[in-house]
Formats: sequence, structure tokens, C-alpha cells
Amino acid sequence: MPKSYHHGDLRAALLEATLAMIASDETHLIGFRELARRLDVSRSAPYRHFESIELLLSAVAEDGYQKFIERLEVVTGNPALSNRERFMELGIAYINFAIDNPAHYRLLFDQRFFEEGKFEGVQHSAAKAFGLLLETSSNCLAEDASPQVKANVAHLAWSCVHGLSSLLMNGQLKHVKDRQKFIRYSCEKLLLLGDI
Amino acid sequence: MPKSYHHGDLRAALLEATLAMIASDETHLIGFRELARRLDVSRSAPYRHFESIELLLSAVAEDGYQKFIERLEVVTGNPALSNRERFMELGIAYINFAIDNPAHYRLLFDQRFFEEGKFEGVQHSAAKAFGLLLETSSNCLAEDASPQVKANVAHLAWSCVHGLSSLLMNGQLKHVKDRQKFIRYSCEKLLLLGDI
DNA sequence: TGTACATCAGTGAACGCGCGTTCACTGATGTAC
DNA sequence: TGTACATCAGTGAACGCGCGTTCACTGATGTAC
Repeated sequence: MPKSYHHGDLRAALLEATLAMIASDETHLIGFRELARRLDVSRSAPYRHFESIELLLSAVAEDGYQKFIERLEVVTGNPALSNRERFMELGIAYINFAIDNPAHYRLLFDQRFFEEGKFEGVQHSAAKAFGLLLETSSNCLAEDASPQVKANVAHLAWSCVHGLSSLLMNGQLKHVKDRQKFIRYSCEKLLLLGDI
Repeated sequence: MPKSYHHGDLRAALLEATLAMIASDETHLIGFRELARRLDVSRSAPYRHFESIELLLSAVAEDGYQKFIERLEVVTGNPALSNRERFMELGIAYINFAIDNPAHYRLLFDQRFFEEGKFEGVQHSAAKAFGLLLETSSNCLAEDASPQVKANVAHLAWSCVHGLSSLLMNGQLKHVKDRQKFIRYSCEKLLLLGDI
């Protein structure tokens, strides 16, 4: 195929390049000019696809949520697991997603998407992901547990997997030799949090 | 006192203004020109005090660690508490520091300070803070617990309080009505993590 | 199948702006005698 | 106590740079007939 005047799929290339920049901690460099340069395209070409950098970032975030939710649903939809096994495996899947896709994960919880009345697509996806966690953790509690207790347990569990993900991702748990073993160990412990 | 030609304490003012910008999510605006503008001082004045923005930020971070460690030491140095009470109170103090000083807290764990061979002052402070947590959690374990187990428990506990802090700070636990109650409830639960 | 035309996607020059940084300067402060 | 001088801290003009954004343009692609 001869090199065409048109890029082919500049939109997808922009999403990919943005993600790569977040991954390599070059968030501060993200901008239309820099992206155009990296994709070897003229300065103004990106404007054909995104009105602003914020909208570009939110598109990347929505892609990320889709991947994230797909991965979690592999666990929540697995009928072979007991409720407690499912809770534990969900935690493991959550943390592994974060470790495998640190750039995406960091972006998913970027504060800027959680302003009232903006980025509703992203916020809706975030709520959906939390819903999976709430349902899975609630199934491990006594049937007559109050909604308040269910919410507390789910939020505490979420905090723990989020914290584990963040610290592992940022390399702040350097001492840990076998990450997978540590993750499994931690998620086993999290089962204790539901015991009231 | 007549308005002097000299600012008086521009260095301290720079630290304070930087912190305020982080607190109000204007991190992207931090720069010598913007700081000079806010402090009503000429563009080049800040250069008398800091060689680069990175060094300015690391000075802010060191201030933050000092405050953070002081707050934790109020708990670890309290002889009236049992080991388990001390562990729980340490978690509560940790989370409350984060909630009360979100800007400082966010900065303390900024990835940029954890590159090998740079910002050793900051890294040393971070290690000291973790040391307090490791010691306190280890005291709750059986005396013959292995260093490996001690480290695992401490890291898991750290992840949990870090996660709780982050989500509370970022307003992602909106449902929580009584924050202090939720924090106390969570830190009580964390005691279970040490039971093997 | 061929042609005419509309639309799409990328170009390249230009604008105004804010940034970091340098430099010779000067007013303010501190100190030696 | 007064004076002379060194040093300190802030000034303001200037440089070069990269950014976002606009605009008239044009090559490439798709489609109607």
C-alpha cells in the first residue's frame, strides 16, 4: 500500500498515543501539537477528530472503562465460583487490571471526570464498575444485612483494592517479591472484612 | 510598617502559594511566572529562592512529611494505648491527615519523588513514616511472626488506609454520611487483617 | 464502467499568548570600624 | 553614633520557545447517475 495522503485512522492513533503518553508519565506533554508531531501529521489535523484535549482524554477514559468492566465481568459472570471465591477473584482481577494497564487505571479515577454535570458517560461507567463490586461483596454478607452495612463493606473493600493497586503500580511496594502471591494473600484477607 | 521594597519572606510565601495551588487543583498552573503574579512580585524574584519548580515542590513535600510524621508520632508515642488500640488510632490519624491536608498528602506520594538517586530527603521521610506503621502493626502480631509476615501485614494495612484516604479525599465515597464513623469502623476492621 | 461532483481529512502559514530564563540594574539591609 | 561599603533581594526589559487555534487551501475518497 503506497503511503496515502490520509492517515488512515488518525482518531484511533490519537487515542493510542495519548494513552502511551500517560503510561510513560508524560501527561504534562499531552497537547494537540505534540500529538501531531508524534503521529507525523500536521498541527491542525487532530482538530478534525477532537474539539479539545479534555474530550480526547474522556474518550480514552471511556475506552478504559470498557476494558476494565469486561475484565471484571469475566469474574462476576462465572457461575462455577462460590460467592466468597467470586469476591476474592474479583479483587485479584481488579488489581491485575490496574497493574497491567496503569495508564488507563490512573485515568479512570482522574478527579477531573467527576465534576457534577460533565463527562456523564465516564461517570456512568464508573458507577457500573462499582455496582459489580457492591453486588459481589453483598453476596458474601448475611441476607438480612442492611444496605448501609452492604455499602460500608463494599466501600472498604474498594478502598483496599484501590490502595493496593495504586501502591503496586507506583512501585512503592518494592519489597514484595512475588506480586501475584501477595495479591492473592491480600484478597484472601479482605474476605475477613465482611465478618461483622 | 510601610510597604517595603522587599517582600519580607518570599520563600515561605512561595511554599504556601504552591500548596494552595495544589489544593485547588491548579497543579497545571504552577510555574514561576504564575507564582510571581499571585504574590505580586516581579517575574524573576522567585529565582532568588529556588532553582527550579521541582526543587520548590520537593521543599513543599518535605514540609508535608514533617507535619505528617509529627501527627503520626502523637499516636505512636502515646503510652496509654494498647498495641491494638495504637494500631487503630494510627490508621485514623493517617486518614485524617490526608483528609485535612489533601494537597500535602497528594504531593507526598507523587511518583516524581521516588526516582532512584533523587530527592533523597523526601524518600528518607517516606521511609520513616512507613517505619512507624510497620512497627505499630508488627506489635499486634505474634512475637515469633516472620519479618515476611510482618512486612505483608504492614503493606496491606498501608494499602487500605492509603486507598481510604484517596477515595475520601477525591469525593468518590459520596454516600458516606458520617465520615468519622466510617473511618473508625474501617480501621477497626483492619485489625482483622493481622489475624492469620 | 466512466465521469462529475460533493465531502472528507490533512496541510501549512499565521495570530496571539504565556512560559522559562538571563542580565544589568537598584533599592534595602547589615556590618565593620 | 555615624559613615562607608558589601551583600542581599527584587526589578523590568528582553530572548527564544512551544502552545492553542484559525483559516483558506487541496489532495483523496466516496457516490450518484
